[in-house]
Amino acid sequence: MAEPKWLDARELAAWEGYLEVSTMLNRRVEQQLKDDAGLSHPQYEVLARLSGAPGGELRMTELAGAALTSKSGLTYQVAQLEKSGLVKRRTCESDERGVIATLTEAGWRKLRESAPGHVGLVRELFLDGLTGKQFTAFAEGLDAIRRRLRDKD
Amino acid sequence: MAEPKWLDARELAAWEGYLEVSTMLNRRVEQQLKDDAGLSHPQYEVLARLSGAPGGELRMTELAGAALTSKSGLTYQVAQLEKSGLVKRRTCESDERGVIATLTEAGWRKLRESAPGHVGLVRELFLDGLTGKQFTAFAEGLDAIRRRLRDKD
DNA sequence: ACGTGCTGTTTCGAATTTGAACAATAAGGT
DNA sequence: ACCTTATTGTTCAAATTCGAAACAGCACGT
Repeated sequence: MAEPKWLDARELAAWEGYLEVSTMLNRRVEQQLKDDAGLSHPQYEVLARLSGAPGGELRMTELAGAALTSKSGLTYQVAQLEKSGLVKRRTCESDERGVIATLTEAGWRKLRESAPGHVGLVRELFLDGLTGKQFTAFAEGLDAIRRRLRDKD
Repeated sequence: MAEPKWLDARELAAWEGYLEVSTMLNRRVEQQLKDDAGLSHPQYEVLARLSGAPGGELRMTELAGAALTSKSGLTYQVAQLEKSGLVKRRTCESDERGVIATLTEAGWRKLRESAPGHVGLVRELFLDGLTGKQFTAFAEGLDAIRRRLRDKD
């Protein structure tokens, strides 16, 4: 089967649609977080992930895993969070190389304060835009693409 | 109807899935273009959009429309493209404020050379990951979200 | 103990991104 | 004509991004 060199109209529309949605969604989320909580999206993600981990702490590598930024970008953002007092860093006892980031009390508070607004926006722009059936199908598509991205790594 | 403050597991998985897919896809595309064509993704998009316009030219505003970057970002990228000789700029005759970007011969060539590789990757990571049915559903979801983004502007 | 290589994290510089402020032109009302 | 407002595009400084190199600690075979 031939792999055509170009995208047909349907394919092109889907790809451009994806690009537009992705760009706009990111812009909006970024802006809402900045305005309402003074956080960048990567920063919020770090806080959220930490909050889901036992003790509110994780190693850098685990944070980097599904992160919105590169390794060095993560270092930068965590440094910013530390400056703001939302996160503390200490070296890992069992592995001197490792660094563990922990949510501070202020970090927990900030997350509690900012989560509702963020979640509200995600609902408004993403989840509520889809009917139940659409949501299921869309989530399935995302999953298929995610698997493929991991395969072709 | 209550708007819950938090996302349930399904919703969270979908949103995080979207974030991961979006991040990874962008990374890969960016890298492929850089490696194979020496272009950033926004730069490629500019070339592609110009190539689809009559005469291979468009005004900045039209380029900015669905662009992957802000207004000032577009200025920057077009300036880069001009430095590389892939695009020319001239002021618009009918509106002295306006600037029209035109694909140069080298621009057309660069696009012809780099499109197959780019399209191949988009296929590999995005389109081919979905069955026909999934593709249709996914595209429909994208459209729904896009409409919503425009509504709530 | 030693060397060699691997892993985890930060540092560095260069490129890019952003919004806000600006300059220039256009458009519309009075 | 005149004044006010809107639109276009660029410039600026500051923040953020990335990858590559540096660095330090671990793990292993010898």
